[in-house]
Amino acid sequence: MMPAKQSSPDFKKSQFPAKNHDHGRCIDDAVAAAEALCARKGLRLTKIRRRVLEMVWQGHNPVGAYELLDRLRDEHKGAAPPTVYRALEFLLDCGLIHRIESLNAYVGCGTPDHLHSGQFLICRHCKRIAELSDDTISETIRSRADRLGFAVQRQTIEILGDCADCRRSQTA
Amino acid sequence: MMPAKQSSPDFKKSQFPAKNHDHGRCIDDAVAAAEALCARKGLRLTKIRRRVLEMVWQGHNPVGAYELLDRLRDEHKGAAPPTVYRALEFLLDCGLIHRIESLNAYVGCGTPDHLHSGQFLICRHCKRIAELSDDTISETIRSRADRLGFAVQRQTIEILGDCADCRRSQTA
DNA sequence: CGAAAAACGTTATATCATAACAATTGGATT
DNA sequence: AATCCAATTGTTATGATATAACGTTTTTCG
Repeated sequence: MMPAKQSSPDFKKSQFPAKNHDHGRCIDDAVAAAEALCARKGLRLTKIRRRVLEMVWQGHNPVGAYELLDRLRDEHKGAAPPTVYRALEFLLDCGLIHRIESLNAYVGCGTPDHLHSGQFLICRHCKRIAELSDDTISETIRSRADRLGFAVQRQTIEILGDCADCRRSQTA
Repeated sequence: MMPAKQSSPDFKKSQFPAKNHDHGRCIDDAVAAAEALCARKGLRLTKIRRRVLEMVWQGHNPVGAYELLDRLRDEHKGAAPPTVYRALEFLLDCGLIHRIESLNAYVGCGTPDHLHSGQFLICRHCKRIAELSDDTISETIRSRADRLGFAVQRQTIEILGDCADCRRSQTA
């Protein structure tokens, strides 16, 4: 067996990315998934939108709109706040990215195939984000709300803390 | 028995306030709890801080910092953004209010006796907020995070949807 | 093609929040 | 009471995030 760089699907589903995973592949996969999704739904992944998506995927950290704008300006003269906010809105509506409310920032969605409000673990130290998809959590919330007659429309779940890697480095 | 205006403790714990509850009492209770807490901890609930707390408790809706500022200015000439943000920071640190990240707004805490990150149901229509305190939810999240070696520091849980009252009015 | 819709450009402004430093106040200690 | 220190508040400026409004260009599709 190859020891190989990690790009197994499960890290996207439930864990922080391994330190040395093949990140170029993350970006490529995300763009490919976006293209497929847009093709399927008849949506237009324009040059700007694709570029913003790629920039969001530059890392597994959440990125602010104005940081994206700065990067976009390097290659796209006329970029202004609406340029990036429109792209973000499109990507959010498609489910290709998520907005992290507690950080006013955006992060790529690894599983854009079905619309969902994400559940996020956010490391205070390295700032990386892991997206969970735990039905137990969302169902518990839904049933608890149900009992109060409350119809859930969207769940915002953002958990701040210390990831395993950072905890190890700290004690060391 | 008196039919009496509702101010039983359980509505604060887990439900939206009844339409005709004695809201003056909510404010009074919140201020009394704040005074007790500050006295116990040797913190100073100054005039400004108390006033901001009262203003947050004017309703069960989240309130923005600049709306508080506007109201504060009516009676406090020199009020400026730092005035209100400092008061909010103090109240947040004490656990007397919560910040709703998805709305950039603030809401009173009905159970400030122990520090906690709240769980909120937010009605899209009437904008009222109910605070849950469901240990099942927070423990499920904590154990799921644990399994990934992630140490939870703070949970942000904000559920958007339609409350029972508004659902009834809509169908009618 | 030509009309309508979608996307984008451009300028201005709204909204939320903090930095930095000076002035004042509250409360403990002498 | 006078003094001192720390906490609070005043004041001005600015940073950070986001949207409104309207005109122009591009794309789509009959």
